[in-house]
Amino acid sequence: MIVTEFQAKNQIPAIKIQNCPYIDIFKSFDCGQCFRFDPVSVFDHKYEFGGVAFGRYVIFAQDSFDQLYIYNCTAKDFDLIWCKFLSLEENYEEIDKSILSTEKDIYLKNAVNYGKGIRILKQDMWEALCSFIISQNNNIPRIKKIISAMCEKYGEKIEFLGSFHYSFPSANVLLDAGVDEILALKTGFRAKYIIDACSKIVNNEVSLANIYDNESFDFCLSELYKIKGVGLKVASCALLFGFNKTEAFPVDVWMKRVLLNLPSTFDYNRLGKNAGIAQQYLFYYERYKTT
DNA sequence: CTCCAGGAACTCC
DNA sequence: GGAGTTCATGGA
Repeated sequence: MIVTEFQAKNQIPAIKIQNCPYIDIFKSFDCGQCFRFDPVSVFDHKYEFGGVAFGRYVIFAQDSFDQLYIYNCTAKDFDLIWCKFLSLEENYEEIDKSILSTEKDIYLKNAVNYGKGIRILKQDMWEALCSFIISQNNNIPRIKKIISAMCEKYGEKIEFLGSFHYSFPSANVLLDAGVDEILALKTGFRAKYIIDACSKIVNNEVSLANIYDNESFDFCLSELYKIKGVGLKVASCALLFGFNKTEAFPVDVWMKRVLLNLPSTFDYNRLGKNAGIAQQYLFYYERYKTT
């Protein structure tokens, strides 16, 4: 992995990463794990995805599989934030091999091959939790719309090349806004769940940091279950995408269809820490293979 | 009109 | 402890 700094147009700091290991930006941001990045065409690449994470606006871009560009980013930012965010320190080539040697099933093999290059993004824990509370009984375009409106109204404004982007609002800010204002974002019955989550986090009845640091998956689940509107599926998504608990295996309506295509002997627990990564391949394959 | 969406709480038995 | 119902909203 060779990181080179350069200046893009309008003095935007950028880096180019050569010999970049096994990442597909398009799939990683298209697979439904993250609701805050969208395709853009600011620079001259085949694929560009721009969005806000950890209070910063960035654009990830690729022309081919083995190199990666990051705009509005220095080499130091990469080391401190984006390398981890993109899970580039993990060896996904080995993970894929391990998945396929553990569960020898043709459907899973096809899914892994189809999703090759997806990386589980290490998102902010509060953003992941709040986003997946909003996700329940909802579809991805509308989830993105609600989160976008929430950020625009309550997040902090971030300027980039003359346009404005917004950070994900803190639990504190959303709690102060109150349930009626959260409801006004068209969150429906989820408004009271969001407020409950904010309240328990602000009052330290639920400590996200403790969940992040705890190795026991059952402990993490039971902590998140304290929040109204958080069940097994929402908790699993939050833990997988926001707390680096890659043994989580979220099952939604799409994954129920996937499980019908897998042999009855399939047991995700055998995949251990790779279960969540396999799940994302299966979800992506099921959801997008027809479209 | 009905059905569905990265579900969970609630209400019955 | 499982099965069925309800909860908001908008697109197909």
